[in-house]
Amino acid sequence: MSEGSTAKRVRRTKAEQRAETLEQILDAAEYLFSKNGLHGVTLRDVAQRVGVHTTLLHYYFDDKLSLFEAVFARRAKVTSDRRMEAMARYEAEAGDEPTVEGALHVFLDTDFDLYIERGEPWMNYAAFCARVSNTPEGAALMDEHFDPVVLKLISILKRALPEMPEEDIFWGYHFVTGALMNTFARTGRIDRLSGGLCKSDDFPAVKARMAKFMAAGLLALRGEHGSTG
Amino acid sequence: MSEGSTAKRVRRTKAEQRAETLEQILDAAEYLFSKNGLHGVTLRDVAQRVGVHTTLLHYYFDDKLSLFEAVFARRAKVTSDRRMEAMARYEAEAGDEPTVEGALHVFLDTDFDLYIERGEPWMNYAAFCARVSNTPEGAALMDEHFDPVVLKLISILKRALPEMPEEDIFWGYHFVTGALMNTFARTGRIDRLSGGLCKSDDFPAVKARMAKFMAAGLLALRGEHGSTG
DNA sequence: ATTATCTATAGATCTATAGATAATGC
DNA sequence: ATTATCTATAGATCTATAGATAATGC
Repeated sequence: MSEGSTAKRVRRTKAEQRAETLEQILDAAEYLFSKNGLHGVTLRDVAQRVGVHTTLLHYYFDDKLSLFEAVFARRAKVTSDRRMEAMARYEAEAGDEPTVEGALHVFLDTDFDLYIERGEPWMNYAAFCARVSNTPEGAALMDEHFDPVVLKLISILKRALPEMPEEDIFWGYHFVTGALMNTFARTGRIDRLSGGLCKSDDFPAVKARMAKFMAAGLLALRGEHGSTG
Repeated sequence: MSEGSTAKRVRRTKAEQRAETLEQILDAAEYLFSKNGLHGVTLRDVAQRVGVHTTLLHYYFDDKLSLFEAVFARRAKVTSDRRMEAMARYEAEAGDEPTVEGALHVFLDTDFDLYIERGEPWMNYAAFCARVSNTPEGAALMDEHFDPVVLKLISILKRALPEMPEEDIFWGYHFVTGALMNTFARTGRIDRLSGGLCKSDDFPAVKARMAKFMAAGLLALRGEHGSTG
């Protein structure tokens, strides 16, 4: 009884202990922030979820916002780098003739695979990003971490659509990212609307449809569409 | 000086006063909630913006969540009814042959026109909805107020796409609403990404592109797309 | 000797309620 | 006489800091 929780306490080095605690804190914060946003989560909530005292969060992070930013930053580089590399490979393969659908498949599917393969923690990160993207405190973070990968996609799309006005390509991306964030958010609304036919958690189903859908949408913007904008 | 603010105080009836104060409170709350979400706004913030004492909010509303729900409900019926009627008219006109693009034009453009015509307060409501749609406390509100109008759209789309599996239509709607909410949110991200070429506030530009884009996307889902989902 | 974690607590807010005051209503 | 608004305040949190204790490091 008095040794109930010693199973794991096989004596860790300080570096290990630090890394482990940090990861637990970030996981808990990621989960809670993804559900309730920056202001909907207290440091106490996070600490309780980890099973640690609130003040420990101040030992590892300056303040609440720093924790929030650290959650964002932890996985941002992984997803960004993966997509950057995948798009570079695609560009090499496609040579002078990249296609809209090809570019979107690489951009979207590479990311979906990440979440599908690695499961809940990464799905939570996706949900976290969806919330952040909607938020004043998140705007700068999105710009900072994801501008390069987005602009890379845009540059391939431009080559695939040389005659299309740039605005149209940007608006197309605006639709793509909106749909993507709505997927990441996993609100459950599509489950209820469809009577269970579709499930918010079913990223494979979205992956199977999204690139084709968005490519067709972008291509449809060719030709006139009023003079507005 | 001592009568500085009497210009408007032309003696109002209590009902008028009540209505006016209520509207000011809802406007202020709508604006603030749209920016910072339920938890990112205090009753004090709202009261200060109106220029009234915090406790007055408790006189008009049970608690903070009631105020939040009242903000949602105030304009929900207007946008829902407008779209319902527009879709009914479209169905009457189109008879046996509604089109995907026609249905989406009615659903989307009718709403965009509302925000474009009536300006900032309604644009704030749209931003408020975008935030709510992403939020646990908002899920039930979205269902309650917007299920009928969405299911109406879905039913027209089904008639326009009789051979398409229902899931595909629901996933198509999922993309549409994601893009729509991203527009409503007006985060400014597309402005920065595009170097000012596109503007988050430019609903006419989105209106000019969105229905065509989404219709093409939906139509592209016809035919095989793997067996996933 | 250093680092990780906890105890104690200050100071600021926040929501909400009770009850007083100042308007309009008849 | 009723309704709208404000004053005063309770009680609960919340963030953050200072300083104590309990581990690991050499």
